[in-house]
Amino acid sequence: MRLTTKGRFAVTAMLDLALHGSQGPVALAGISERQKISLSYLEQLFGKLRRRELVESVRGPGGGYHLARDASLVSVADIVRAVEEPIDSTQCGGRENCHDNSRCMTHDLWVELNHTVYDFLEGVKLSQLVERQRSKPVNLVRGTRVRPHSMAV
Amino acid sequence: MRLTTKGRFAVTAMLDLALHGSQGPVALAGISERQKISLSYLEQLFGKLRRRELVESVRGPGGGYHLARDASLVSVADIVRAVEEPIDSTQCGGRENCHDNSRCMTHDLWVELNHTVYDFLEGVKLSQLVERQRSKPVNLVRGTRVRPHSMAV
DNA sequence: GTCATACTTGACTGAAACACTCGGGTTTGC
DNA sequence: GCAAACCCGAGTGTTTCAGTCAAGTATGAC
Repeated sequence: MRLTTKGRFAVTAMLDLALHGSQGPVALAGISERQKISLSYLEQLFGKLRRRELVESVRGPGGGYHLARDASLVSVADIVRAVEEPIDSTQCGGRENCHDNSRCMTHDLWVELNHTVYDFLEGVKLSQLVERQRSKPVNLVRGTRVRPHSMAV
Repeated sequence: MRLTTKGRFAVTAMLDLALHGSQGPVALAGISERQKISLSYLEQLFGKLRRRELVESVRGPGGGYHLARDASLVSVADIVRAVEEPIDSTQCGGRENCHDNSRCMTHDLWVELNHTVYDFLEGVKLSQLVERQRSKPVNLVRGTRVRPHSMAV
């Protein structure tokens, strides 16, 4: 399973949605501002999330998105899978490497790794992230390791 | 930890090395032929493996590579780390998303995922792969699920 | 009914990474 | 001194990423 900023943004956005969804639909503009994610990019992501039925949309003024089901029923794996391209992580079969015995050997290894990652992400529910987030005392500064170049832009 | 074909090729090549290393150094040309990996590409990979001291080289005719230590002391994580670029998988700090509380929240999640993957790969030793490989009855055909398009090329 | 809000869609793009290749080296056994 | 092998760095086509842009459509408020 591939993991890029797309997946990370999606999880962050979904978490924002879960945190602010108590009073009706949440507009993307708000998420964009709070999480500093480009609005256009969010639109792209939420298009996929909607098609995967993780969120539902309300159009028109006052509209926005809300979770399609309870946060306890949405795993991080669900979110990542919704927005990332489904990649055959083994790639056995797509190339002319992987032969005879050797083929199956490393193949099995990558399949197992895939399961490991998948199980981990499947086990983390959106509701848990919400809990963790809410229980945090405002903003204990642990982001001290931010590098110079990242501050510049 | 990123995982591309580079990492997969490296593991396959190291396994080939472990399997054929009993009678002196193994030439890349042999690995290239057996595993169908381009020789030039192998040279690139083995340059990194050598710099990370996972293999040692013997130059001149009859030369090649051999493992720098026992296969039981080399994990898949070692190999992957040697050839893949070390990526900050959280990417918190490299972007202007991830703020205040939200920042730490997803940040922790990705750090945990990283550990999960790392622990798994660290737990698999090259010697185990060799064992698995040797215990296989020649080539029990389990590659039946190869898709049409992959046969073409 | 018009207007602003907000979702919806698809095409487009610059930059980076990937997966190699190429052309030259150097070392060393024979 | 030849050829087998390692060594190394630059170059390159393709794909993906990350994000933008421009055009929609639906709908609540007035």
